[in-house]
Amino acid sequence: MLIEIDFRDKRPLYEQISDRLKRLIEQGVIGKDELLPSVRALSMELSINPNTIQKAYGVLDRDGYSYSVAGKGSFAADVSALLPARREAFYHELDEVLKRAPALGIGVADVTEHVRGVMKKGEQYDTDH
Amino acid sequence: MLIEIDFRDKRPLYEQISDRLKRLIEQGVIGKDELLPSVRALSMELSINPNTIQKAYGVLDRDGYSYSVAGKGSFAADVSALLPARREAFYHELDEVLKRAPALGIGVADVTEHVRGVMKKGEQYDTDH
DNA sequence: CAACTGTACTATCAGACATAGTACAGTTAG
DNA sequence: CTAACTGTACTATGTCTGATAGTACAGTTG
Repeated sequence: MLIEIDFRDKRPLYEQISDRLKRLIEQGVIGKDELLPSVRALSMELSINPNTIQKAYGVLDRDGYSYSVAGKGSFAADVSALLPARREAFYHELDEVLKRAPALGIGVADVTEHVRGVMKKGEQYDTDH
Repeated sequence: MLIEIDFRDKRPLYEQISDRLKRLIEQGVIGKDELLPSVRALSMELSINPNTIQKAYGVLDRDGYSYSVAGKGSFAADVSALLPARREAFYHELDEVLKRAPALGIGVADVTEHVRGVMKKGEQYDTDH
């Protein structure tokens, strides 16, 4: 349900799974200290080898998105500490995309207009940063 | 000179080479119908196997960035026909990045301001699209 | 105790990437 | 015509990553 595998995606399964879980934790769908599905349960649900799930969970732990306790399970970590780094990564990715604009004849006005068109929701109180 | 390999990059060599050449052709550094370096010459210059260069050139041909003639060489194609598709791909990639903004507390104003800060050059005559 | 949890191995298979070597057909300058 | 270039097409090999399979062990919990 929460996790779905796209077999058309060329990325490795463990990366798809870890990325999907990262976003669920970032967005608060999985709250702080909430129990994640067990390695074996998720491997059953997705029909994927447990080792592959374990690898994905290892990435989550390593990147600070979860903490695991043998015998208990894996839990969502407090991601507020990761916010500055994630914002920096966001602007870096944004810059990489914007680099291509000039060669396409796309200007500042085009981009800003497009941005306003896409990001129009949930902006009642979030405009002050 | 025009092409450089970054061995820290995890992407395959042939992809680095084809991407680099695509941008050179996109930006007009290599003009329409201009002769690209030969497979063997480029393999010597970069100290890379000719088969790897051939694979990169195959990608260029397949994606419409070049056309090759046995005995003569590979030439830059007319990329103007690719412009609409490239613009569409640009906005698609942009949207993918922007999706993450709300979860980071980054609003429209933040993004547009950042965009203006980054894309300030060459905007004297390109603002009308 | 039984059934769960994460974790750590080894082994195997498949595919992608890169290299090496050879070969062939078309083009061009001499 | 010949020699030297061009792209192209193979086969073979080695390496690495991703994924699977199976087993095992330690900690937690009802």
